[in-house]
Amino acid sequence: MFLSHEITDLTDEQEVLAKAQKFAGLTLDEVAARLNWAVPKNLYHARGWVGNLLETALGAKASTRPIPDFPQLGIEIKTLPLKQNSQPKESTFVCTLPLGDLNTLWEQSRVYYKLNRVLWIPVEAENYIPISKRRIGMPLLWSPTLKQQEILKSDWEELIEMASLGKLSEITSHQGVYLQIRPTANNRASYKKMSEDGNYISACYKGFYLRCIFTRAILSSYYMY
DNA sequence: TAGTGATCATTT
DNA sequence: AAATGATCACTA
Repeated sequence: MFLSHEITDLTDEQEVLAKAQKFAGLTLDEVAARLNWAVPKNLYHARGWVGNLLETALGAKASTRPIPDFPQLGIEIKTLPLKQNSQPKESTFVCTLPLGDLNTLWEQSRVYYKLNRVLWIPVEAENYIPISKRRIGMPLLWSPTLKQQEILKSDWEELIEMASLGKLSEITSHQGVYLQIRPTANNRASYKKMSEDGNYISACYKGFYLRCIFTRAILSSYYMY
């Protein structure tokens, strides 16, 4: 398969992948034990716990900055919750919609930057499986194919155009083939935003998400090999 | 039951 | 306040 990214630091990248591969087959409590982490009974008050656990276990720096988990390598780590049939259970959060200037090129966008290189780590996520006993799957180091990039780009351009025209409130999650814009955390808070007519309007925080059909395709394309 | 809209915790 | 890590829960 042709990957559109440039290979710059394959050695270190392969080291991260190799490290992640060693977690495949382990349960979450086995990884948590190595870090001396307690396993929560449920994820209601611990959303993001699985992602933080695996990032930490892989040696990524915990950060809330809008940059990849491994800044030097440009690798983003994403856990992928799986249903019993091994298909993605949830859409995947990518990044927030910038609050300021939206007049950027696709190649300069947060979405492009985030998805350029992703280490996907599938994890069992059916509710009947206790958190501690959920198993980690084989990781996949991925970059979008040219075809995938084309669709992501057109989704992004359509959504960004609406947002930049002051039509943020008209954007719905139904738009976008692979990429959608949805409300995100901090939704009780609002901020002031300049609308098309030059007046300030109140708006809620939004974020870009990848639809399950897309992450499902990523998984299946790798299982072919 | 898939998908949308709502929500939780933490860090800087 | 706004970014990270996402999952919850209702409804069509």
